[in-house]
Amino acid sequence: MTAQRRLILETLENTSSHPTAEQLFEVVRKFDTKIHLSTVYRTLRWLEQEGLVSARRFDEGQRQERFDPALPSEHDHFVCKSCQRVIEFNDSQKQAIRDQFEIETGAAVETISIELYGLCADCQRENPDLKVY
Amino acid sequence: MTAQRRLILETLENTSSHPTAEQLFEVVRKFDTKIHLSTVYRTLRWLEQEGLVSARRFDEGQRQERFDPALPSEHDHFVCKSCQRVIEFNDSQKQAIRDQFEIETGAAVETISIELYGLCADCQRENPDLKVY
DNA sequence: ATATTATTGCAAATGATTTGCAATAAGTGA
DNA sequence: TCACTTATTGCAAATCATTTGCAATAATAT
Repeated sequence: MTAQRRLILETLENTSSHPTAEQLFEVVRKFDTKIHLSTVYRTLRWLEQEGLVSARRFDEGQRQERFDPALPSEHDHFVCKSCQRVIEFNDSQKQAIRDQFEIETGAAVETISIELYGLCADCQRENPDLKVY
Repeated sequence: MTAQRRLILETLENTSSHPTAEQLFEVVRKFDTKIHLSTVYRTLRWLEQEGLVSARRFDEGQRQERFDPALPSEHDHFVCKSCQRVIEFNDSQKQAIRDQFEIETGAAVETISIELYGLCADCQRENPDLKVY
């Protein structure tokens, strides 16, 4: 465990925004000016393998992956189309959705992901006539 | 509307697998040996803008986008982790999920996407001890 | 402390997708 | 139908996100 890895993990843990590798890099380089983007990527992949970080791509027109300290259990995401903020939540009907699909199709479902897209309360307030679609 | 565009759209409509641009290209080039991958991409983006095609990226470790003729209404996807097949379905609780989230957070939800990952019935049958996770 | 191993910084490679541009094909009006 | 204007194509090169090879450096074990 090196200084760089510690810095990256700690920074990610103190960030609630599901940053991209590049956004995370911009933050950590303030504390370690020599650090390289590839170290950020490498560390994120390593943390991902260790199960400490999860990576996902949302349907928001950005193509970069976004990283987040892995929560112990599966959870769902809301992505604000204006500020790109991510709100995590936990929908209670996931088990029912899975069961129903398995019964109807015979598939074995292993993971289930629910993503909502829209405008968060703050963005609606700041800009009342903003419409994203 | 050119021959290439017609060919690409028709091929996509006759494909149920949510192909990547490259997979689609491999099919259409059998009918038009001169066609170029960039034409496929350009046509897909144009069809997307026209609302005839939708593009999405699933969390399956592939980074290519997958394209599909846009259905009239929002629907959900199951992705088989073994054969990559996509099964579309329509979950009836989406409205409830949306309502509950909006009430809890004040956000305005515009779209909702449910993705399931696992093994389809065929892949389970063909390879009974396959485990993806 | 020294040897062994792992990790870094950097540059260059890769893979997916996009773009500029000259050549070609479509659509348009006389 | 023919010349003309505009849109689309094929190709090559550019771009963007991410990964990789490698020599230099730092961590760990002996």
